[in-house]
Amino acid sequence: MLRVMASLSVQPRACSVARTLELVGDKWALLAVREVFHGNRRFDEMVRRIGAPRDTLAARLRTLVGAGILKRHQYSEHPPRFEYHLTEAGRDLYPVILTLMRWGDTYLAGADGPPLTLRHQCGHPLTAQVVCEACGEPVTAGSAKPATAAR
Amino acid sequence: MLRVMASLSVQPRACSVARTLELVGDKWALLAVREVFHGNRRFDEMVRRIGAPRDTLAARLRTLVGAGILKRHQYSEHPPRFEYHLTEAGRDLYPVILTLMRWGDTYLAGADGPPLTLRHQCGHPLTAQVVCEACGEPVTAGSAKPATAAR
DNA sequence: GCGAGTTAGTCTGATTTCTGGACTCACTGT
DNA sequence: ACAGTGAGTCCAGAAATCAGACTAACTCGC
Repeated sequence: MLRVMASLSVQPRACSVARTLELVGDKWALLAVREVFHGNRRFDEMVRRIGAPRDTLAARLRTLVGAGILKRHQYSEHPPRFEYHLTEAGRDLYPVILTLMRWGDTYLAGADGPPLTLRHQCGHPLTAQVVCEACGEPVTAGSAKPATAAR
Repeated sequence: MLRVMASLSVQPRACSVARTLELVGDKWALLAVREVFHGNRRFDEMVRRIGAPRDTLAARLRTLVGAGILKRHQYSEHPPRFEYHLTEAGRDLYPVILTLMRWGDTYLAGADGPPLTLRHQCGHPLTAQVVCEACGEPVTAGSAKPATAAR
């Protein structure tokens, strides 16, 4: 009788990457966060700088606020007006933005170099590097492995 | 007559983050890359581990191959069969995956902790940290500013 | 006090994309 | 001979995206 199913097995991986992408795995979502890092906190300004459809951006901002990445703050009573600010969780997305930026700088920059350079407070132009917090060494594709494997 | 337009101005920012997201700013694309990092290079296995619709995954893999992030390699002649391997550009997405993973580990892990721990070759569990390549200091939201500002 | 501008959205209807499931085709293994 | 694997494609309905027009509540300059 029950010869149905049997294959399939292996449900999708529980994975922090997947969970995170569920929230910000979308061009407009991450660009909205980028804009707030750039100090543009208002809807219209974001629409202009990002180039997203107003509709879509409004939806994304709702998601981001719901996820606790941004908070919506009223700065004017009477014509009610709002700004979006980063929460701590939002600020912690900075590394994600920086690694994406570095990849684009490396592989997608045109002849005249990256469109934007950041300067770190140490005085040097910022090149974002991912290191192991414990030993300080850069992490490359082959230098990390699943711990304890399956279970 | 031409009272149309006038506002609008400010075209969307040229930005490495935006360009990169144009390629991988999609849940399934990045999860496909994650799977290849996990060593799963074949279509069916990816479908199972990612949980993506076969159609969508097929489309994403085409994009990724076209973008030079993956390459498609035939491992069987007769029933023609293919595997996806990372190019150098693909391997350089590892930092992006790691920062997304760290964010999810921090903000989305359930009671029993992150679903997957990596061990760095130094022996410690890996916690990915983004530092300034020049000075080695961690980069936080406020510690970097646009260089030379506008123009 | 009037028209123009600003701000934060919402509404609209026409695409476009996504989705799960069935299907194909060429094998292999039992 | 029959089930299974692997890499997709095909389908039709559901959902999301898009550009642009619209709204509503002001403020500003003249």
